[in-house]
Amino acid sequence: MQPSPRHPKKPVRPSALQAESLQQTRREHASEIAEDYVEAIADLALAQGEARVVDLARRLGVTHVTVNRTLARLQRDGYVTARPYRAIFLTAQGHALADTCQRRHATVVSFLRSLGIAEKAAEID
Amino acid sequence: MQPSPRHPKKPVRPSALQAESLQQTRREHASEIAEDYVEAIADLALAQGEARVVDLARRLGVTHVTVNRTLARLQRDGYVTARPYRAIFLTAQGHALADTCQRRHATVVSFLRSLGIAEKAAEID
DNA sequence: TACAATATGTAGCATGTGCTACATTTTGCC
DNA sequence: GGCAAAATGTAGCACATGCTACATATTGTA
Repeated sequence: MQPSPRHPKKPVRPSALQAESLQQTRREHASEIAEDYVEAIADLALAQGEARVVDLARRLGVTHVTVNRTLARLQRDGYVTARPYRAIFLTAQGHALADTCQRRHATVVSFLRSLGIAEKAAEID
Repeated sequence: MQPSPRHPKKPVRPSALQAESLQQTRREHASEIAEDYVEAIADLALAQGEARVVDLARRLGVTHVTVNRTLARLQRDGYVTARPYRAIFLTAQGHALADTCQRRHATVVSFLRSLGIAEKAAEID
């Protein structure tokens, strides 16, 4: 026997529930960055009529290369339309995702603000 | 000129603040999985004296292969000690991280519960 | 002891995200 | 028109996370 004896008869089953929620968390994280992009594109389109790669890079804090590749994925998945050297636009699907994000965002922000948390912190959260 | 004229004179600078918080969010995500592992190891050690690969895999909802490789990283980064075919233990650094996580966990959970949110939902959050 | 079940390890692949360096296109201005 | 700067694109690397398939070690029990 090694330093700590094992207890094979005690099934470690209660972890199953936790595993599920962790898996879900991971799934959500996977689409989180995509949501950031879509939301940023929507904001930029509203603010200046169109979204460009540099704007997104600045706003998201990554290089234009990363923006480029992620945009390729978003385009592949049907969230945006993009042509080389041209602005980026959301598809209907992209707009839908952006709306969902903004609504959730607004909900969280107003919830936190209602608790008296400083607006700046709320925005960040 | 293309469909939407550009506004090069309007600097899109206000995005800088947002970029920072997004970058921070990404940094936190990077260590989040490591924290999940450390926390799970601490829990398992408490519950059954030691943490094994299968336990972690079940609990985290991944295969034992993924556990294995992540453990290698945690070991590389000084959070755990592990020998082939033996149990996994936290280093002092690992314990410190686990404590931090659990404290934060507890804080969030009690905060949410104080707002009347169902305990189950709180636990998941 | 020997064997079967379980646990652990390794090889190799896919995807997502980030980067630097360099090439190409577009744009603003003379 | 032409040129320099800015924007965009591409190539190639690193790393983290996940997987399946297969190899090896350990353990409980006959």
